[in-house]
Formats: sequence, C-alpha cells, structure tokens
Amino acid sequence: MSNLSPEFALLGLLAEGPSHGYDLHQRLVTDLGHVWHLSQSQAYAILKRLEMRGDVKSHTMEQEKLPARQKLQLTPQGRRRFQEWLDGGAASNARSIRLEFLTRLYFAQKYEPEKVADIYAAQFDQVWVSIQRLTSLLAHLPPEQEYNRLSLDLRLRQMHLICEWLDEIKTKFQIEVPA
Amino acid sequence: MSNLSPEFALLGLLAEGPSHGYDLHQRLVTDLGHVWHLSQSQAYAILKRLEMRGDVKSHTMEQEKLPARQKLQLTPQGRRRFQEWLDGGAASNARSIRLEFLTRLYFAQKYEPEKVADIYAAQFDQVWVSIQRLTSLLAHLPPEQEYNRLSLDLRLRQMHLICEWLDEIKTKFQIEVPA
DNA sequence: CTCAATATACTCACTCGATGAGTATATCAG
DNA sequence: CTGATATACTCATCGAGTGAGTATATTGAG
Repeated sequence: MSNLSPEFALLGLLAEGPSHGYDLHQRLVTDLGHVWHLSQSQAYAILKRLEMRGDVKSHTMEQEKLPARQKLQLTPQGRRRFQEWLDGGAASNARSIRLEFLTRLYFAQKYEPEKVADIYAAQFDQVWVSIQRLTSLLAHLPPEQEYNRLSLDLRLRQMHLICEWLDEIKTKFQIEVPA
Repeated sequence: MSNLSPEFALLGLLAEGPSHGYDLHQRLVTDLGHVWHLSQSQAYAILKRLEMRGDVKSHTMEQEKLPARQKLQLTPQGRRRFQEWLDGGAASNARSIRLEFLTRLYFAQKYEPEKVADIYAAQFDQVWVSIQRLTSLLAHLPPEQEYNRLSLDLRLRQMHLICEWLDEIKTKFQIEVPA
C-alpha cells in the first residue's frame, strides 16, 4: 500500500488529459523535480505497469518526422484510483509526507481546491498519530537500547518539525481548518 | 554507492565473529530494530549477496536436532569492506543519516571507540555541506516553483534539526571535537 | 555551412529492496 | 497432548532504480 514512487503523480498528470511518456516525465521533473526524483526509464517502467494494471491505455501515434509516440490516457479505473488516492489516507513518516502530501496538495490545488483543507487536516491528524506512537514507543523502550532510542528520538523530532512546517503551509495557502 | 540496506550492519555483526543467518537477523533486530527494519528473508537475501561478492564465506554445520546451520564468516575482503565503510563517507540526507550514522556510531563504539569523534566530525561536516547545497538551491529556485520550494525548505529544516540532534549526541557520548 | 550538442521518444538488461508464504523440526507451557 | 513459540532457512514475485543504448531532428556556434 505505501507508495514511494510517483505512480499517482503520473496518474494525476494524465488526469489533465492524454499525453505520452516523454512529456509526462518532463512535466513531472519541471513541476515536482525537487519532490520526486524520477529518471526517464523509471517513468516508462511505471507507466507500463499502470497500463498492465488497466489504469491507463495506450495508442501508437505515428509522426511525420520524430519517432512514434505512445499516446496514453486514463481509463475510468485509473481515474478512480487517482481519486481514491487523493482523498485517501495520509502518509506517516517524514519522507513520505514530503513526497505524498506535497503531491496531493499540488493536484488538489490544481483540480479541486475545495478539497485542500480536508487533505491538510487529514495529514495533520496523521502526524499527531505518529507523534503519539513514537512517544509511546520511546516511553516503553528499555533504557539500554541507546541506538534505538536515538533513532526514535530523531523521528519524533522530525514529526514535530513537520507540524511547524504544516503550520506555515496553512498560512501560505490560507487554509481554513474546521474545528 | 548510497547504501540503504543494512548490508554493512550485517558485515559489522560478523566482524565480531562467525555466526549464521538466523542469529544475525535476531541480533540486528534487538540491537538496531528501530534503526533498520529488516525481515528475515531480506536478511538471508543480503547475506547471500555478500557471499556471492566474496565478503563472506559459508560452511554447513549439521546439528543433532535442529535444522542445519550455514555458519558464516567474514573473508579478509569482507573485513576490509566493512572497515572502509566505517571510515568512509558520511550520509547526506535525513533518512540515511539516521540509518548509516547511527550504525557507524554503534560499531565504532563497540570496536574502535577512539574513532567515534572522527565519525561524528565527518557527519557534522557533511550536514553542513547539505545545508549549503539546499540553501543555494532554494536561493536559485524560480519563485513560481511552489512545491519544489516547500520540499527543499523541509529538507533544509530537517538538516538544521539534525544539527541539534548531533549536538546532543556529542554531549551524551562526550565526544571531543577537534578544532 | 557544417558539425556537435541538445531535444524528442522510447527500450533493454540488470541489480537490489521488500513482502509473504512455505518447510521442517524442537521445545515448552497449560 | 496439543498448540504456541523458537530454531533455521527457502522460494517466488514484485517494484524501485540505474545506466546504457537506439534513432532521428533541430539548433547554434565557429
């Protein structure tokens, strides 16, 4: 379930309209290149998998001059998967929050700005759950486990840091959080 | 080069003396289970790869009752690789600092406590390099790249956080840092 | 004008990370 | 005596990620 590849980012770009591998990769790199690091070959690999799953279908387009393109478009199933991902569960560790939450925010802002507040709230809640989990783990950790303690301690601090970061995002995006 | 598997942790445990897969996995889980998350099958897979590389050699030991063990021991090459890793370059992103730096610290403390200060210093320097790199990237980022900015911004803050964390480690471990 | 760099467009082979289930026996506690 | 837990390892499969290769077109600098 946990998704640490830009699979849904690619689906999201396709949700804007049909396109092809080269272009999708380019757009992902320019818009979210410091979020996801995606090589061209990896982009093609993911798209191929999406096609095999039935989230995308392809159609060869010959061109006069340059090499043929595989025009890709979302299937209804693919669109549904993307929607479910966008509305669905928030990430729970530092890295995947950076990747997934920012990606959700990007697409929500683009396609359904009214959902931004919900996505934000879900992520904030999830961070609190993580903080509680880590705090409890730390509390029950035998004192001799020094390195495990240091690791958990850093993870907990990262979660607190993310709280601050989310708070500034709230301001920047003028998100109204419901009570 | 970048190592995000507990490959060297396993080599390190073997540096203490010959052992076998089941035991190595157990020890890694108890000592560093909140640093690395390693399934049993993944442990065996890594050990197999180390054997194929020639870092480890194995030797079947029949037992009276329980299933046979593959007794594993470091080859001179394996020992050299571990040493090079221990003395070598420090990690440069949040996750791999947590994983690799803590692992280096663990083994340095165990086998060569006099090296702890060097490892610490190398990591601290590397964090500063990362801070500079991220700061520069942020400074040159076109203003419209909102999501890339947020991502870099979080990464930069994480590096500052790691500085504080390292500072407390310095105190806890009573590390004397050379000028 | 020409030649090299860059852009368009995609493919392939390979290694490594990760999960989950399976196999088989031994011991121990209720 | 029976079922959970411990010992010890295997296998199949998937997905992440790299690096190189292929082939043509356009652009720009000397």
